[in-house]
Amino acid sequence: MTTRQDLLDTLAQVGKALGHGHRLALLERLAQGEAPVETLATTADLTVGNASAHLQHLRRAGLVTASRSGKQMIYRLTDQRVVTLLSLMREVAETNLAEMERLVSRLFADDNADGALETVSMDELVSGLKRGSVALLDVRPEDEFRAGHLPEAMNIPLDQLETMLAELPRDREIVAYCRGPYCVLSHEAVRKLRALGYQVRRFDEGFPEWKAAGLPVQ
Amino acid sequence: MTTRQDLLDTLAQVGKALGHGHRLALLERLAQGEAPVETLATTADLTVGNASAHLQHLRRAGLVTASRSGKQMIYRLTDQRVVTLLSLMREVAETNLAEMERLVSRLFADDNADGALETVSMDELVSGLKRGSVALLDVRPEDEFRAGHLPEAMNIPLDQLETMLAELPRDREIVAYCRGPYCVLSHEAVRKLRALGYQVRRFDEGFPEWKAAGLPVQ
DNA sequence: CAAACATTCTAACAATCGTTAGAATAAAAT
DNA sequence: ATTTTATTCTAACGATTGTTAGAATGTTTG
Repeated sequence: MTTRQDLLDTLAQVGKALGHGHRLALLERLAQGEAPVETLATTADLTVGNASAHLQHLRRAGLVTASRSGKQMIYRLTDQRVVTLLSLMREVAETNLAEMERLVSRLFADDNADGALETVSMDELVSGLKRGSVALLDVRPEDEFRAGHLPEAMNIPLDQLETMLAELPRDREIVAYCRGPYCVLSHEAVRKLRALGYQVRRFDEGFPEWKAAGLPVQ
Repeated sequence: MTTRQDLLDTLAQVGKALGHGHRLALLERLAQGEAPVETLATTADLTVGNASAHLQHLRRAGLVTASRSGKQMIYRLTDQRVVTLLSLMREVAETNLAEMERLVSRLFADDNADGALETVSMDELVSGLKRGSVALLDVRPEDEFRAGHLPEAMNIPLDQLETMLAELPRDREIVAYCRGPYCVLSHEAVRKLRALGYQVRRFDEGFPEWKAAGLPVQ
């Protein structure tokens, strides 16, 4: 007779899995594409052992799966819907938690100075690309770019930006994007490029949201 | 410099709030409509003190709000999106957790015997209502019905079903619904009515999902 | 088959969370 | 004013979770 509560308890495992900052960091990286444990540990700034433990947790909750490739274990999201789940959590948190707003504005504090915070929405980006009026700049690390990116985007990881300026167009607007709304890479890129006189704005979401929306990826 | 992780930690509060069966039970009840603490405690089968503690937790995570009415505190969801969040968690859990399937089929074990498990989807229900070919039966308790229900539904709480059979049509198919996919009330109702020869099926979701889909409610 | 490498497992400990019973608060009814 | 009713707060305790360091496992490479 207690089956209903068992069901809710099992469902709660999914919530529990989403209930720790380190696991959200791991999921954010996995939303860019599959990766081995060590990569995940480094991007989430965890020891390998700890990352592994959190990944087991995510696995038990059905959010990720793993398969062996040589001596590495490659983890990936089980489901595109996990990305949607994260976006939805973000939306709910942003509209209902004051703390959230405070932190977001602090994270992007630098931008407020020079208007770099002006962003491009997904709809706007889609139509800009259709018209051919924008050049897409992916500033994520190369391995994430290789695992999937927006169509016709060029990849210049943030730390190589200065040395690869020649690649960038001067005659079209540039739109920079990265891992998602809380990723600072594209912010940094926009700030630097603006200072150099480029016409550039930031996509207000990231690669995972683009893909989860069913838009084409390469 | 640790602001990004602070942000993820704050976001994780939402996950954490969704990470306990008792809180999911409270949210499921709140998805039917606002309610005072005692009602919430009884439907979730908790002591009032415990329910109150969980509600504080949900409040801090921005999922519910409360306002005083006389000596009662009335709780409600902050956001329709919380219902969507729950549905999405359910979908992800159902497709990726074997345990989930096992529990769902056990919860509805009785149905497998007599084919009562045949359900009506939301689309099917919408078109059935448009054609006027189905009668809607809401088997939730009266207070939940009063707080909102599907258009033109009649309310017969499950425990009064036998005494109110006269209300039910014999010439049209009946569709019974209740709180959601894991609510057993409509299952029970279908089983009883089938035994009495009524033509009746179960809506495979519930009132909250109908409302969250933006369909009209009364 | 031994060594190197990537990951998981184990045990331990601290930190957090859930529950309970009872005290405290706040509004309404007498 | 006092009592009643509804809820929250407090303190305590046990249960669960997160982290670490190091041992164990499994795979590839020499």
